Amino acid sequence: MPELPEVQTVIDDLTAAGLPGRRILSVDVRRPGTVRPLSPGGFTCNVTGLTFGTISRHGKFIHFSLSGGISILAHLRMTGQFELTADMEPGDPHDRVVFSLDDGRVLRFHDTRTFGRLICTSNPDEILGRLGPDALTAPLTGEQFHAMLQSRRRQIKALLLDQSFIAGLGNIYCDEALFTAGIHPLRSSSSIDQNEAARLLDAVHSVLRTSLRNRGTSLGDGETNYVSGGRAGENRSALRVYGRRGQACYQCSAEIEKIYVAQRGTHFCPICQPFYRK
DNA sequence: AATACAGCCTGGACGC
DNA sequence: TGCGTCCAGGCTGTAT
Repeated sequence: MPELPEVQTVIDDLTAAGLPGRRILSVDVRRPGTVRPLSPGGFTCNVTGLTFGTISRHGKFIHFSLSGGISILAHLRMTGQFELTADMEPGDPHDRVVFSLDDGRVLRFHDTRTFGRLICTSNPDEILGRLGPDALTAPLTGEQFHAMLQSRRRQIKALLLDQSFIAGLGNIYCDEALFTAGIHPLRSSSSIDQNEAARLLDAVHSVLRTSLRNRGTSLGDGETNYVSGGRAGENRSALRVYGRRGQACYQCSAEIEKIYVAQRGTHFCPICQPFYRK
């Protein structure tokens, strides 16, 4: 499931592969919903002939800057993948949008579950502006983060998943960060003290940095598995609670539990993450 | 205003 | 073997 480290890995791979500087010769939109709110014809018309510039990120959005002041904001959601290949291989039924480039290569947006989106816009801030500070790159102090948590009354896990609060965390890294910080996922955000807030912010950073070094987390789900640059991520072995229900906690040997918070499977250690502060 | 939650979608795991 | 059922989850729209 692409979260911040997976999205950054995709950007790094596309940049290293030389996408910036390539001109779009033609576009084949195979699933109209992927380019909403534009029509396939509108999307194609807007980007054909333009050249890719820098590729950046805010939260889980990939921001492709194109020539002419046009942007494509891409969101991978659950199963979106970009592949840059030498030429068009036999049609894959899950390729949703295919860009033909001026060096003979093809950029394909592949998305099994079709939740992903490619949004063409001349005003990317209209969308990116709704996001909270980036979970990895925002210059946020522990004190500021504590104030942010104090201003809300919500289960901490649900709040960390809210992209308008902080952008880039998904289900896996929320669970991992809360474990690292020793905070129970059902705690109210307003109950978290300054030391805990600082610990949580550090945990968010360290969990994301570790995963980024490992090219993200792939879970081995076959067709829906996360892949970038033809490679799966290698962070799975670094996960300490996610997907480990019933297994022994690496810190205290208690059984990892799984509950549901904000309709998301949530993994935690009942001993290392007590509901009441010690 | 802030919070809660159904629905979107499909491959894979599971039980019979 | 093959069918049916359930699960995974990021985000939007709607309800409270």
